Amino acid sequence: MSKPTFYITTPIYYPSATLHIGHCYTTVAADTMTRYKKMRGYDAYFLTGSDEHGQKIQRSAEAANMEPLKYVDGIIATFQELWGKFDIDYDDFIRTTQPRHEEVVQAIFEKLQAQGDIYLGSYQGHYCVSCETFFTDTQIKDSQGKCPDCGGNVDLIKEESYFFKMEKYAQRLLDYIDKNPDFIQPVSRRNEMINFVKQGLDDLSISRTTFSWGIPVPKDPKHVIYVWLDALTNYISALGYTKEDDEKFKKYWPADVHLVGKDIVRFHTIIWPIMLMALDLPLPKKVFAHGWILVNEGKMSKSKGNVVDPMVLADKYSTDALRYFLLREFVFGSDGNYSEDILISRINVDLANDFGNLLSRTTAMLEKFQGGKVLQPQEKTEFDDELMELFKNVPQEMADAMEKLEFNNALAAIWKIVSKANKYIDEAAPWALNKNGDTAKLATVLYNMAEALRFSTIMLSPFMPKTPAKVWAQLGISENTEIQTWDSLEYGKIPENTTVDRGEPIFPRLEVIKDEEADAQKAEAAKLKAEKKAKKEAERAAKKAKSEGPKEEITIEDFAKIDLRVATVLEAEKVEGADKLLKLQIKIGEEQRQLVAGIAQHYAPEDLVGKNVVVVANLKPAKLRGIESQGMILAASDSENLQILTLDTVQSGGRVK
RNA sequence: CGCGGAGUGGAGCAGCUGGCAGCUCGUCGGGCUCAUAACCCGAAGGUCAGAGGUUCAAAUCCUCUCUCCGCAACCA
Repeated sequence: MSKPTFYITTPIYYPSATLHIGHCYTTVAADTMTRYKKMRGYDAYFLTGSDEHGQKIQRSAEAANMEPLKYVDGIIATFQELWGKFDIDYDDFIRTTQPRHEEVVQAIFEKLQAQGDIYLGSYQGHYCVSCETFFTDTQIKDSQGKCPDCGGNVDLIKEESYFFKMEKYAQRLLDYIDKNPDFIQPVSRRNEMINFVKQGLDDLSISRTTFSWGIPVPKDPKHVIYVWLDALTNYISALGYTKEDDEKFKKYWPADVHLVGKDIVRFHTIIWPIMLMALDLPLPKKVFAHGWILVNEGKMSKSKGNVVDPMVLADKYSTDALRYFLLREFVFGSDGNYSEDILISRINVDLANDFGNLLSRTTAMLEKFQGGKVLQPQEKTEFDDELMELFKNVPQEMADAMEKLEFNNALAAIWKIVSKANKYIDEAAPWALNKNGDTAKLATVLYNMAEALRFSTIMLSPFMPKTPAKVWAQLGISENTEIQTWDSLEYGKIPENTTVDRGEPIFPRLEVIKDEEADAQKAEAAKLKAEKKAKKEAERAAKKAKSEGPKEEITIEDFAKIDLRVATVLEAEKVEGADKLLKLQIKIGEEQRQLVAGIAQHYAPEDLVGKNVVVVANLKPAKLRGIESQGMILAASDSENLQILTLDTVQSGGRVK
């Protein structure tokens, strides 16, 4: 009686910018999967939504002189308008500003705090407002003090913060990943995540005092709960977790699939599962990381000005065609290249030439040769068997691909029938049968063509919500809903007395972008590629010059800034899990310090103890592999050897200049 | 040697439990006339990144090298 359930989610999107084609990709995939599951008899539930808190929204709202919520309301309306255009039929749209969500987040915070998984500490880091992300010193250094993601400015922030104890659950998570090979897909992401967890997890900062647009920490409202605990929780708050009415939660959790972009896999496969473990809840069955849609081989970004706006595309092309394109062109787990001529060519070749034209040919011949009537099959032709074989096998093939979220393969399977039908027409040549008066065979051939359309249209319906109705109308079976279902995928269902109604082409051919325009686009792409390569080479050359070549001239004052001292090595030991690092305890005069040196491949720890070495004493401390290093030991190296500078007579604390 | 992915006709990709190198697009030639200048057939085009090895047989397995990409990061 009760149907099997299927719960699928997209990430909740951040309303600081308009959505681009990548968001559309994820959401169309989730919608298609949901429609497919519903067609297969599942009680499928599809959640999407918006992540509305955070400093960036607060600032944007201030800039617009609006209440944050009012500001966000306007943007969310555009989200929902977009999903409407693309026929995204979500079952729920959660907004993190809704009380139903905020209450759950606070309840979870209190629970985790009560069981000792949350403590108060302080946090320091470089923070990029637009990416809502903290970066380490190393990351910032590599990108010359700018945000490594967006290139914008970062702020150095130190603040009191609540922390969530992640490491406590790390081993349990590793065990879970190990026992559930399908949990993280594709596999390459899985391996990345295993490595990441094995390197040890820092406690997670989960609150902020630097802005106020967020869910207040219970009993300490100067803190707001930071993105992780807030946003990720949407997947269960939408179902009513912790509420009196938690029927949906009981029914649908754990989720069958969280669809995520590859950029947020870590949050969904490490932080989120650990949160769930702490809450003693089952983990999602699968987190699937799809690839990015690249434009000119690069990530879409505002600064590059190459963002593809789905709203614009939706006004220009049919959304069914766009949905088809997104799921047919790209391999779901890998990155893919987008350009408008790839889109047009895909639509023309598959939808206009193959599928749409098949419908035109079929209805045209039925009208010309049989007065519009679909007659029951009579005499078989020698070409029928191969087509029958496909009717029998393709639905299963498509179903298998869908289970693996291989949308492109599912569509390729459907196209086996479409292509075969076009070929079948050529082989069986109905116009010749008509000319020769072979009406028995003609009836069969035309019937089979109609069946090919019926089969492919049923299987396509999750991908293209608007198209089936058009096909049914032209085939004259709009009223026969019982032969439009997955269960009707058996040969011979089209009833007698069906009358087709030839209409306009359902997918008209599109004008190919003009040659000059296409050439310009290609030239642009080639230029970008060349620039990227040149830049990379320049970077490499600069790096090399920096390490080998002579350096810029400096003044004696510059040099005087460096406090070089003699230090005695008291203790030395290898850093666990690192090939090159030694952890040293040294004494500069009377002051004892710890430092980390990348010399393990050249010196055994015991060789160093007791030696007098030279260190940079006023170097800003840094963490290497999580270990604090308060200074740097001097060493000389060439391509093969590395030798530290040692002294015999000058004692610890002595100045070097 | 950090972990992982990838290198296959002009482009984009599949094949990788070893058995004649395949698909889509493009190019060239032909067919058909039902159809949306569409559809069908055929051809050209590849030393499967390079070197070595295992094998009767290697794109596929093993070793090494080069290049690109993702993640990570230990030059303090």
